[in-house]
Amino acid sequence: MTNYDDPILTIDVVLFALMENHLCVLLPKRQTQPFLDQPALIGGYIHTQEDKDTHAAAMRVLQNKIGIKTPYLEQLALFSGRERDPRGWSATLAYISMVHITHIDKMKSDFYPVDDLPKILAFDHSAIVHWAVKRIRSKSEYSTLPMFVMPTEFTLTELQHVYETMMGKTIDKATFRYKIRELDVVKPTGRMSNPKITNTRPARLYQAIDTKLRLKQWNKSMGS
Amino acid sequence: MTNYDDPILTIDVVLFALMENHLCVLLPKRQTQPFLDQPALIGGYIHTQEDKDTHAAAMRVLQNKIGIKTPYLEQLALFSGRERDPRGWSATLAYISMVHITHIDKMKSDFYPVDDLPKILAFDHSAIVHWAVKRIRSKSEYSTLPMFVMPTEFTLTELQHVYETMMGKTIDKATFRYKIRELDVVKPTGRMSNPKITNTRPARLYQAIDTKLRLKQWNKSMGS
DNA sequence: ATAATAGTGTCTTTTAGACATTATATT
DNA sequence: AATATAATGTCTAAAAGACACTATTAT
Repeated sequence: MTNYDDPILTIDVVLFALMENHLCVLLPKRQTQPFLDQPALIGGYIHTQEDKDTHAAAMRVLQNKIGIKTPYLEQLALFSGRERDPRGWSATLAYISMVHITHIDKMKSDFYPVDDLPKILAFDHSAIVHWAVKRIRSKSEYSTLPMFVMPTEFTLTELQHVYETMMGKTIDKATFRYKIRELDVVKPTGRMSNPKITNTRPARLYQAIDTKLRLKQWNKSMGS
Repeated sequence: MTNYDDPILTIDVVLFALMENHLCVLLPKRQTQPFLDQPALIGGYIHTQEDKDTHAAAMRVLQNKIGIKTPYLEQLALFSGRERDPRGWSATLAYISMVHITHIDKMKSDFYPVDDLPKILAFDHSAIVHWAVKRIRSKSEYSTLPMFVMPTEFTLTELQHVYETMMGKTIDKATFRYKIRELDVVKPTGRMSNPKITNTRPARLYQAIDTKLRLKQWNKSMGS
C-alpha cells in the first residue's frame, strides 16, 4: 500500500468567553516557530497513546493549557492545504469551545473581542476564527448555546444581554421571555437579585434546567 | 518537537443519488483488507503532491472512482479514534456529495436506499452514513440542496417529489410552490411537459437559476 | 414623587399549513 | 363527459416583532 506522504494532523480550539459584554477569543502569542510571537489559537498534536479520539485531544489541550473542563466542545471543520503552514501540506481540526469567564484565571489578557481581532494571526487562524464566530452567532439564534456561559444563578435580563452579545444584535424583551419560556430551559430558584446594588426593582433569579444544548425546532421551514 | 505517532488521515465520500424516488448511497464492496468484501464508503488517502487540500482530494476520488465532476461537495465531519480501524488509531474526513442519477454509468448496483442499508458496513461507516442522511434530510428543509439532483428541465411537481424524497416527508403543494417562488431559484423555460406521456394536463417546465446552494433566512428565530 | 429596571399584555405582520376551487390536457 | 394532474385562491393557526402598560425597588 503506497504511503502518500501522510500529512500532519493537529487540532486547534477556538475558545470563546464573554468579558464585559464582549464576545472574546483566546489568542495567546506563539512561543515557537513558525509564526513566533504572533497571536494564534491554542492547539497541538494528537497523542494517539493518550487520546481516545480528537474530541479527547481537544479536551486535553483545554485542560493542560488553561486548566478548564469545558461543558461545550463542538467540532467546526478541518482546515487543510499546502499554503497554511510554511513547512508544507498540513491539516488542523478546529473545535469551538465556550466557558464562563469566572472559570478562567490565567491568560485573561490573551482574549480579544471578536470585533477587534489582531489583523494578522498565525497560519490560517484568521479564517478559522471568522468561521467560528459566524457559527456561534448563527447558533445563538436558535439554540441554548448562550446558556453555557451563564453563572449558576442569573436574571432573565442578564441572560438576554448574553444572547444579544453572542448574536450581535438586540432582541425585544417580551419576545425574548416568551421564547425562553417556550424552550423551557430555565427555572426560578426562588431567590431575587440584590436591589441594593442596582438601586432598582429586584429581579427573579433563574438557573439552567439541564446542561445539554437544545435547538429550537425549525422543522417547520418546508414540511408538513 | 516530539512526534506523537501521527495518525493516518484519509477521506471518505458519502455519495447520494436518487433512484426511483429513493434516496440512495454508494457503498461498493471493499476489494482489500481490512473488511474485505464488505460494503463501504468510497475514499482514499490524501495525495499531498497532487491535492491542493482535502476538498480537492475528495473531488479526485469522485472523478477517479466513478468519473463524475460533482457540483455539490460538503464537508461533514472528521471521525477518529482507536477503535474504528483494526490497524489502530485513525481519522477520516467524511464528505457529502450528491449527483443526478443520469450522470452515473458505473456501479449503479452499489447504491443502497437509505431506508434499507446493509446492516454491517466497514469501519464506522454505518455511523457516518447515518449522520450524513440526517444532515441531508435536515438541510433539504431549508435550502436548495435538492436542486442539485434535478435534470436541466423539470416540472414543479417533479421538484416537489425530489424534495419529499430527500426530506423523508410530504409537503402541501400550494405551500411548496409559494416557498419556491419566494426563494426565487427557478425560472420557466417557456416549454411544457409532454401530455402524451402522462395523459393529463401538461405542466410548465422550469430550470435552475443558479448553481449555488441557497439557504432560507431563518435569522428570525430570535432576533430583531 | 422620581428614576430605573422588572415583568406582562396586546396588537400587527408574517408565515405555515390545510383545504377548496379552477384550468387544461387525454381518452 | 370523465379522469387526472396543474395551478391558484382562501381560510385558519401559529409565530415573530413592536410597543405600551403595570409593578417594585431605591433615593
